[in-house]
Amino acid sequence: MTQVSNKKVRVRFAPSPTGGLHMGGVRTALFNYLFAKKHNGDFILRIEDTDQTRYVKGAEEYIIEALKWCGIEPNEGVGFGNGTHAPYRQSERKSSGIYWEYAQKLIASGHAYYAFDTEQELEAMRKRLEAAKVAAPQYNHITREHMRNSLTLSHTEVQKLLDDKVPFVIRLKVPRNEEIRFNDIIRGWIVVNSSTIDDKVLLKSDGMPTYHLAHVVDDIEMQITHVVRGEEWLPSAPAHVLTYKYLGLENNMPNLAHLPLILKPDGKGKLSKRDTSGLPMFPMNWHDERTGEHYIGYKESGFFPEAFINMLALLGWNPGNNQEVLSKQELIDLFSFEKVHKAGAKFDPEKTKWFNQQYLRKKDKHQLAALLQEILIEKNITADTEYLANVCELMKEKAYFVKDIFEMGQFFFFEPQTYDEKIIQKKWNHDNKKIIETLLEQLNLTTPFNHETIHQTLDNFSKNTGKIDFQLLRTLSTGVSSGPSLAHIFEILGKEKTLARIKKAIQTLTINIS
RNA sequence: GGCCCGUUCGUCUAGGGGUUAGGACGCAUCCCUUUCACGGAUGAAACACGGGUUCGAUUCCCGUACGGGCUACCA
Repeated sequence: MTQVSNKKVRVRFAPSPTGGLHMGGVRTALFNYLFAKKHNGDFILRIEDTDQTRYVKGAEEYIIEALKWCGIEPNEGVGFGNGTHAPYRQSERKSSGIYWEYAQKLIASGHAYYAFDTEQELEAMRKRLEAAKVAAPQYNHITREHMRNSLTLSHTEVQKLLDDKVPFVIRLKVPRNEEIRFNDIIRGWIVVNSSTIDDKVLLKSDGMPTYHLAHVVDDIEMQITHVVRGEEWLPSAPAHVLTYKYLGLENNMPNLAHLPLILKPDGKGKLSKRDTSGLPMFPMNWHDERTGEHYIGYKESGFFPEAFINMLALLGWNPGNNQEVLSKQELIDLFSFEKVHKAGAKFDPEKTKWFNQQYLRKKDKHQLAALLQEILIEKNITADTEYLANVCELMKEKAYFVKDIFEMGQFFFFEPQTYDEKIIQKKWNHDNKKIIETLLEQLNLTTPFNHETIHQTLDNFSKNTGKIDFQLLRTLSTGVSSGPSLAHIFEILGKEKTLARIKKAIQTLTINIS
């Protein structure tokens, strides 16, 4: 059962600004958001920028903009709201000395220690252990006995090293052979023997905390009630539990929920930037200034944020009924961790497109016309709003994206310059030409010129005068051999344009008759 | 390798000691549409394997296999 006590629910999404926020991160943020909203809680954005070497310019802004586009806005944190727990960037929180304080508390109680080992010494230790066929070389309850740290050095030696400003880290002193257990909301009880956990670095030699210390401190300070994060954190969770315990904060420890990962559609492993089978990895275009790489986003690919979010929500979660198209409010109302799957979910590009199609169909013709107008403006094409609305109405059933309406309905915006060659070659002959020319006269007499009367004319003509080759007629008037109902196309085009196009086609093509 | 997590149609999933194992995407066939990428109908398609427990296991337990994650002074 999900633990929701009398305390106000406060959750956080805590990405590190090491790159653009990808869809896996968005889903983590989404689940946090849904849970918070469901329980009238707070959703906080905290930036975990403790690794200065991996900081990527623009990443933080990107995260904020991406969350906004997705409609999963935090009500507190970097770029959002005016929460009372500022600052929300760990690099800024460091100056208050808070991480140092907590680390000192752990040292004072004997649960952490200074380690002065250099990179070379650590490397040598690992080599030694590997040579001795130790399966997993770790800085742990055994190896720390042979390293340079405040457990092996005398008080005076340690003090001297400290005074001499010799670089050091602070490590968690993980005990030998103790059972660590915690109840994950999604996975249930997890039991790990402490001997398998290494002495995690809590404070780095540059004075910055590692994730392990920083998130524990901040989650306590920010009164976080539920930590909802990816499964990749499960292995280090026991160390975090230990940290809370040694800090005497066992009873304030947030509930833990580890989400299943999003996997590659084919092949194996975590979803990566290059294996989304043609669909984007990022919510919006992302340009990595450091690597120069440019990634296209869902937004720019023509996805609706609602569809993107809907798809993401159903990757590893289900609403408990067979409903698949769910509004944000429905997602909120139905959300619960009990319905989150334990196994990883493979990303399905086809279904992702299907979701967009569902949302496209829900939009009325005027909403679609406005979106189509944006595309046309980019291409310097002007069109009447009502005309566009009619085009959208007719084309929407066939489209996955608004841009499909434009691409599949080119003939609504341009006069055909070429005609589907296969059709012409096969069907353009004197007999058909004569039929079409006669039909033209009938169409000219059709008044009013709407799809019903046009259909009537075509039908009567076919029955009484001559068999119309509709594919040919379509090709002559639109240039292409497929599309929506001809009568509807003619109605939207209008009598004048329709007739002019067919006449022009006849002129252009006559010489080609063999 | 070690530790942890997992395993229902190709994919996302429902279900759960006795079911014709349900839905969705995709796929196939048919109908409709005088075209079609819409719609409708139908179909093919799954409980990883081996042991228990049980009158009965896909469901519970244990193994095995397979998959995934982690194994940094990264998060």
